[in-house]
Amino acid sequence: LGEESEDKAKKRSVVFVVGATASGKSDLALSMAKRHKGVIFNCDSIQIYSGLDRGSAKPTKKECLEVPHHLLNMIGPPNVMTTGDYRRAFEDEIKKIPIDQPVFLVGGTGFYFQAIENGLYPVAKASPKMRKQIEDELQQEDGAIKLYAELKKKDPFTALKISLNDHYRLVRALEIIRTENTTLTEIKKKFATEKAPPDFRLLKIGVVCQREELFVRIQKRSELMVQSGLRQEVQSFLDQGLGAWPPLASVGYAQAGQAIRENKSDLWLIEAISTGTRQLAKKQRTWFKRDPEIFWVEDEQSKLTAEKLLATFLQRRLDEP
RNA sequence: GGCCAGGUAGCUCAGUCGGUAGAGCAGAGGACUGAAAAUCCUUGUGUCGGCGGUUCAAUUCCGUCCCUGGCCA
Repeated sequence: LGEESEDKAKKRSVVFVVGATASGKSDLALSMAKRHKGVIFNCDSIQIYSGLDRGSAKPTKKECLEVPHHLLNMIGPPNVMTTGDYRRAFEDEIKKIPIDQPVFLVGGTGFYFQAIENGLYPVAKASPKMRKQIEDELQQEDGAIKLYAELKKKDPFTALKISLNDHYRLVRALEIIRTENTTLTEIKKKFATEKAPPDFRLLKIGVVCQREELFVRIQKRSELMVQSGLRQEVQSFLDQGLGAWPPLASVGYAQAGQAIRENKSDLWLIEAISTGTRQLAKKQRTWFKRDPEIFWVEDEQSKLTAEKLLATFLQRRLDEP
């Protein structure tokens, strides 16, 4: 038992600050990190990339000077960071932080938070070769139907869960079957019994912004993106032949690309980005809603409660033997 | 003023050879284990521009009026 509490004492404190895009979570995290001498780790799947600046609402230089920011601008085109890469990067990076210093993990990418909290299935890295082959098969006549039939035969449970039209998941499920010689269902089952709990103490705070208020903020942010030269940023990727770089399919970049291709006005572009961002915010809300451990900050009152929660959470760590 | 084309869901439009209508987008809800700001699933009643006529029945045919765009004066 003594050994156990010693282990406990060695655990670091991590605070998740989650929420929809433009809800104000960065501001909250910044003030919390400042007050408790913490650092901020990015948990946003686009801010991970260097080169994506005008459309990704990255923290400003000033903010980075106030509190150290990590996991920003990690790789650039034509590379792609997977969720697994992200988790590994997180683990490497957090080792460099003194164990007593709180880490605030801030962002809107639910899948990344999940990967950090629960880990990922123990699967070998994606095989680009096999994936390419399956994608080629998909393009053939009745490709999706045939691949879906294969999945249904080899992993009926997963087939039941995903749609014939969800090509992305269909390809991935088959990639695992063909390269790992097992199924997602088997991996999942095994993982459920073997997974290790995170080796840090965890507090989850969520930021909510009133719908109308959020829409106004999104509108303003969209205008700012276009005015600050989002088109030019995208154009330079196109000029370098990087039009197919996957992150360019994200909200803001996708619309800017379309605006360039179809010669749309700035007004059109701002509206399109606003709409896309509202849809993103909605999906993020849906993702985080299902996690009952999140303490939601929605007004001044709950903000104060969150501050108290945080103080207690961080204090308790220091009190431990 | 004359001629032509339109007026159908919040938007763009399809359709009904007369039996009160449906797609895409937007909106709403949901799923999510290595591209996740991605990908996918569910969800469609609206005086079918107004008024009158013909008809068992009109959003559909006829008349008339209003509105929008184009051409001609």
